[in-house]
Amino acid sequence: MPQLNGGGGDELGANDEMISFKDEGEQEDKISENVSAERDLDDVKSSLVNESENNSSSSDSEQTERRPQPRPDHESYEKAREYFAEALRRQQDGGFFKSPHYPGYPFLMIPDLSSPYLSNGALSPSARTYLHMKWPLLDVPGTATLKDSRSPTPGHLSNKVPVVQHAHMHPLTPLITYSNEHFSPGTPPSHLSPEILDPKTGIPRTPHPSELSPYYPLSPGAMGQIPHPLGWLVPQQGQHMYPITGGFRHPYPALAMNASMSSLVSSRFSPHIVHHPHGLHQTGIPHPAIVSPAIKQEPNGEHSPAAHAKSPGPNKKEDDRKPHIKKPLNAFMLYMKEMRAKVVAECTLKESAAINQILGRRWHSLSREEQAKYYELARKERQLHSQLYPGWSARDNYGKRKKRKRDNKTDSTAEDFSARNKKPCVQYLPQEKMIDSPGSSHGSMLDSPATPSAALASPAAPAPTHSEQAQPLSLTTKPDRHHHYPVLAKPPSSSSSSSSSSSGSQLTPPLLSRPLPFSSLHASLLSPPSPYHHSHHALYQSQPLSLVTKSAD
DNA sequence: CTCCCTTTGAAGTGA
DNA sequence: TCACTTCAAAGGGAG
Repeated sequence: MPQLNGGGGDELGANDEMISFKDEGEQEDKISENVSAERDLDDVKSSLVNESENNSSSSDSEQTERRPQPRPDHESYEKAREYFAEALRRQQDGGFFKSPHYPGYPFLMIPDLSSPYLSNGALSPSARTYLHMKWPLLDVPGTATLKDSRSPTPGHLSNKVPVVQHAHMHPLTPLITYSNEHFSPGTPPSHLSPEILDPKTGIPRTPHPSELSPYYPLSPGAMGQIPHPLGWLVPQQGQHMYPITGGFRHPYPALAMNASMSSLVSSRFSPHIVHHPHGLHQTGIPHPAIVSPAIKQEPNGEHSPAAHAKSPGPNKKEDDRKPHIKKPLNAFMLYMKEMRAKVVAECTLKESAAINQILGRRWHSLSREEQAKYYELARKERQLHSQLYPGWSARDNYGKRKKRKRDNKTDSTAEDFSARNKKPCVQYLPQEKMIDSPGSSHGSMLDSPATPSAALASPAAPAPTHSEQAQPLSLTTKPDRHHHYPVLAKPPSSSSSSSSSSSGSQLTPPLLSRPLPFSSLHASLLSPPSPYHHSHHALYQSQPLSLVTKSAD
């Protein structure tokens, strides 16, 4: 088990500075509309990376970053914000599993950050400030009462809030191994950035509480009563509250939380909200992955009658009783979840099919370690899922969606889709294709790391093959599964295969800004913003590819 | 109102 | 073992 009390007191203290400072700069945040969200995220990432690289030497820059002087100028604020992001990341990425799918689930603990509570049990100023910042409507008590084991800790109020390590571990906790080794401190997932893009404006902003909600929407059974993404964490009888971290923000402000925030605050301790036939794990903890077919909930909140009618007729009654446990998201789904809003914000396209194409290409353009993070997340998602639902099988969900005719899919869908898509962003898609690799084979070459930690242990860019440099993209061709690595149960101890194939970076040109001019499509849309991105731009620029037109070859 | 589209990956099915 | 299918998210579009 990871230690629960890693020395993080200084960080919390720094957080205090940061939080109060950020609080002050929150106003500025609203007027800094010129700051591209993409660049913003990149800046945060870069700063984190730089700090990571200088981790051992504890450079001056690190010192200054660790002790930002709150000055009322924008530059300082930006600096402080970066530090804040880092501090947040360190909390959330501290070696424990922070499931984006199950944020706040009892497994999640903060290892390396001191408790948001003071020694007297009261909420620390930083935690309170942060809670206020994130949840303006929330009345955050500063008393020790919250630390009562049967009362929700402040952590459950937000999945990004510093969380207390709880003495009472969930019984399932030991079942999952958490290790820092999987994640390099210097490679913070971009989704851990404290900011979020407004999908409409593209302006970075502080995520609304609803956007901090789990990937899995709240149990629909609880949805009507619990207007809180973490409502399922409400302690059960005889159970202790579990700390929350979660690191993923919800990319979409879809969940209707605004109006119900206050009711949440007032009702979060109410016993009634814990009695839900659906969404309750066997431990008694309602889980967002459990979605009742009766109220199959959409992230945007629309559900009920329509979704109900969606249920297949024959077993309708039975399905009503049996909650629908969704599949855990795979790595790419996690990536999409995180990046979709970003892409949507940068592009006028709204159609998910087109967005997904972009995301798919960006996914392939991600470096190995970038992808490895998502593979690792996905692996833990599955692990957690299996722990939560031991008897569940993907087979259970078979047939709950109408079967598709995939026969025609490979033949015409792409062209049909391109024919339909005449929206502005599509114009750039062909260009994008020129800089990207053929997705179908690339994925396999990237070797969805069976052992993502291996890839992380030895960060390296996937070696592009000749084929992917030369072959036109087939949007519908599945990757060569022979090259896929099965997800292993046990993570590798050290770098192995990934490092051997990591020489791909030698084949790739240095990361350059996009040479091709695009007027309206953000460059980041075409390439991942990651500093680790080993783009093959130069290799692809000559490829006359079209994203929306399936290659006839 | 329902399904399709589109992406990747995991997992199930059937030969 | 292999190929194929289904589902996970998302939301506009089509029927």
